[in-house]
This record gives sequence, structure tokens and C-alpha cells, in this order.
Amino acid sequence: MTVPGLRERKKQKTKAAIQRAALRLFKRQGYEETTVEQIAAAADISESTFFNYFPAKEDVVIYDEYDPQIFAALATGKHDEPLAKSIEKLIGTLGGLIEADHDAIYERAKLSLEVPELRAHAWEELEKARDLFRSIIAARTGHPASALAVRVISMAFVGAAFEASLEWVRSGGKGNMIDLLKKAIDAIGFYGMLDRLGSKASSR
Amino acid sequence: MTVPGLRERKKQKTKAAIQRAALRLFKRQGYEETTVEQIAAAADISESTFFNYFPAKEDVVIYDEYDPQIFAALATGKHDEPLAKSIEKLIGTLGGLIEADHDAIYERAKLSLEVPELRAHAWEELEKARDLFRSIIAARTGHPASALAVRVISMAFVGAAFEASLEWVRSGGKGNMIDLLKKAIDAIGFYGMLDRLGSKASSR
DNA sequence: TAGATTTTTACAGTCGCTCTATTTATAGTG
DNA sequence: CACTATAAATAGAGCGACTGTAAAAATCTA
Repeated sequence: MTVPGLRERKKQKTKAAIQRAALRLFKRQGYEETTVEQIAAAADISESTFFNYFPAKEDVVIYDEYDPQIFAALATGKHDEPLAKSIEKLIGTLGGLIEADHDAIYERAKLSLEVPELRAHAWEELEKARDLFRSIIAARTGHPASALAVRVISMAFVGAAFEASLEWVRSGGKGNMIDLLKKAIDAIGFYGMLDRLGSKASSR
Repeated sequence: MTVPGLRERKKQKTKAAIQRAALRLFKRQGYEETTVEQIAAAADISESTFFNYFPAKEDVVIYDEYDPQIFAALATGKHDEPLAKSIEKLIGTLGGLIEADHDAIYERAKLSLEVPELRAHAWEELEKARDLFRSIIAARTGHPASALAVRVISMAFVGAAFEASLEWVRSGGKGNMIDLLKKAIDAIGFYGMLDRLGSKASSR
């Protein structure tokens, strides 16, 4: 379990190769104009195998091999610092990740946000992020994760992140994503929301 | 132009009939389990005709004949009252609409939010609402509609409305949608956002 | 090396959807 | 009322995403 084993590594490599081939084609000739058949040919696999690795064509764009690790890291934050502080850190971490693999992330973000079909799916990804956020906020404040206020505040944050991403993509990836995100959560007074939520909890 | 003419009315009737037939089937046997062929058969039209009326299967759920009117009404609000007041009115109007056709609206909302494929599309509808909101806020505050703050605040509102809808659907349509919406925008301090946005504009 | 397991593949079929051509219904005109 | 222009309904062929099944190929294990 320490080392994934040769078989598993090969699978990861194949998956990455398919994704690379697909993104290259998407960039060259567009998402809709690229068929799964073409992707399979470019990656030198059969169409069947493509669907073995990705349940749908869309997923080849959405998939990020580091996602699970990121999620896990975010979910296991420290419980002994103010929530706002944790979230600031989280934003910083995000910034580091973007810098580390800027071009690939930008390319996928651009596709996700600009291809209508994928954009709809991008929203679903946002919902995952929102749920993660919910559980974090709930854990820290003592409110149930199902509380309307917790859900709405999480959604507000995620919506802000979405708009910041849009702005970032529109700038051609040149702007500073983190600055944009900070401006966005400032505009909605996000930390104020957390304060009010916290005080509600403590007054009970 | 006053009276739509027999031809036009017939079209509207056919469209409504298709939608009714489709929703009945969806309710009985589920969305994915219902084929366009079945809908066409139930509505006594050909499959080709179905696609004449609805560009995609999803649209038969999303389509609301009153939507354009609602949008138009919202867009042409008065400019001589505080923005917050306008928005409160808007919420009230919304409440009236829901009461007027509660069951049908609930049924469609339920489908839109619970069928994954449709849920993605529901998000797209939200974006339309957000854009409308953006233009309203922009028009009143003097900020450009493209400003990040305007976009993020609009998104926050729409996100709150989304969560309120989810809660409403989860309650089986029994709860008061408007109350939920009010609670939601209260939790994010929506009117405070508008205040801050307004003061920024005036301080320049 | 032999046998068990997993992965890849071919293939047939379904469904949403597009496009084209043909038929049918309706609207307006003499 | 018949005639023609226009719009709507339909049939049918075809594409691409996706599913399911069963056989072939690769990989692992004993």
C-alpha cells in the first residue's frame, strides 16, 4: 500500500496520457468538434478503453489527479485557530497550487468555463467545494451543516470563487487569481458573515 | 399584433401539451427512463416535431411560458426608490407567482434540482438571473455591470435563492419559499453588501 | 510454465439530436 | 371558392456519446 505497484502506476500514466491527448485536441479544434474516437486514436487506445478511464467525455477535462489530496488536506485543518484564519490559509494554499501548475490549470479552467456543456459541469464541481466548506464551517461553529445559514454562506463563498475564476480566465490567466478571490470575498463581506454566524452560535 | 392569431395560439397549445405529456411521464417513470420517442407518442406528435418545439429534452422541463414576461417586468423597475426596496418588491412579486401556480412550479423545481442532468442546467438558468440582477444593480448604483463587486454580489443573491429553493423542494413544497429566501439573504447580509457598494460609488 | 485475474478491445445496440427532403395544413389573394 | 405562398409536421438517414457483453490480450500469482 505504500508503493502503488507497477500495474497501478501504469494505469495512472495511461489516464494522464489520455487527458493530455484530449486537451491537445480540444485546444486545437474545439471541444464539441473533437470526438471520443479521435481522442482514443490520438492516445492510441480503443474507444472502449477511454470509457474505462473516464465515465464521460466531460470528465477528461474535469479530472485532476491531485484533487483528492487537496480535498483531504483542506478537510483536515486545525481546529484551534479562528475560522477566518483557516480560510485565509486555505486561500494561500490554493494560490500555491495554481502557481505550481499554472498553464495546465488555466487551460482546463478556460475550457470548463467557456464550453457551455462543461460549464454546467463546473457548477457541479462547485457544489462539491461548497459541501466541503459546509462541513468545515459546521465543524468549527457548532451549527449543523444542514442549517440554511451555513449552506448559504458556503454558497456565497463558492460563488465568489467562481466569479473570481471567470475574471481570471477572462484576463487570459495573466491576473493574480488570489488577489481576485480576496477582492471577491471582500465585496460580499464574507468575514462579516462568519462573525455573525459565530455570534449566533455563542449566544445560544 | 394584438391577438396572436389562430396559428400562433395553436403552437402555444401544442407546446403546452408536449410539456404536460412529458412531465406526466417524468413523474411516473423518471426523467432518464423516459425517451423522447415516448413523449412524442404521448403527445401524439412525431419525434421531429418535438425537437421543433424544444431544442433539447431538458428544455421541456426548463421552459416556462411566463418567464419572458417576468424578466421583462423585473428589468423595468422604478428608478426612484432605494435599490433594497426594489429588491424587496421583487421578492414579493416572486412569492405571488409561486402561489399562483404552486403545484406546477414545485414539480418542475423538484425535477430541475433532483435530476443531475437537469440540475446542471438549473445553474445555467441561475446565471441568467444573475445577469439580470447585475444589470439592475449596475443601473442603480452607477457601477459598471462588469465590475467584480457587482458580479459577486449578484452571484451571492442568486446563490442564496438557489439554496432557498433547495430547502423548499426538500420540504416538499410545504414551506414558505419567500420566508426561506428572506432568511437566506439575511444570513449573507445582502443588504449590507448593497450599502457598501452604494457608498463606494458615492465616495468617488 | 499454468492458471487466475485484470485490462483491453470489438461489436452491437440505444438514445439524443441534426439535417434533408417530402407531405400536409394554414393564410392571404384574386 | 380555388390558387398560391408560407409555415408546420413528418419520415428517414446518419452522427456521436454511451452501455453492455463477450472474447482476446496482458499481467500477476503460485
